[in-house]
Amino acid sequence: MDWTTEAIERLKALWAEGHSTAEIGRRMGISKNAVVGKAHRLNLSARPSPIRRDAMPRPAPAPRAPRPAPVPMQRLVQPTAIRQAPPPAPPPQASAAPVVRSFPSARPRIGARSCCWPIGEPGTQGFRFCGADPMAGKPYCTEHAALAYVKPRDRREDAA
DNA sequence: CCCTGATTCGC
DNA sequence: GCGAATCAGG
Repeated sequence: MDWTTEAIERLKALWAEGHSTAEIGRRMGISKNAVVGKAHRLNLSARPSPIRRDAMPRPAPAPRAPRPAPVPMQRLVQPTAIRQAPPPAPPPQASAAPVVRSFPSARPRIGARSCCWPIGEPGTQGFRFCGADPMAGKPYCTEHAALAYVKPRDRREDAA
């Protein structure tokens, strides 16, 4: 691109009209990179940028905890809080029961509420829910409720 | 995936 | 100085 005075003036004009860099580039037959590059060099860049590179040096590294296995609600539920707060919502699959449907023989009264502790890998063959009689007012049977409701201090180390 | 503008860096 | 490549947010 030969940045003649006219070209620069046209760039400034289009820029002032509020066109996007890509649009200006289209009108002038150049790339938007050329436009934004030149605009930046001309110090006429002052348009609302979608991003900001300066602020927030390192906010959240987004801790990727690879945990494909089903880990049912075994946190944040304090023994004293269980009374007041409703039990953790069961996995939506429990009520929808598309998976369990393929196990008619192993289905113990889905509609009538049963232990929804996942058994196996969700989405894979053989996955099912426990299905045993749940504890009163809880989505899990006694066995799995013991696993689900863990005191916070018992699991403090895997918090971070 | 599309859009946006900003920055980098080899030329 | 230039702008493609790349980045980064919507």
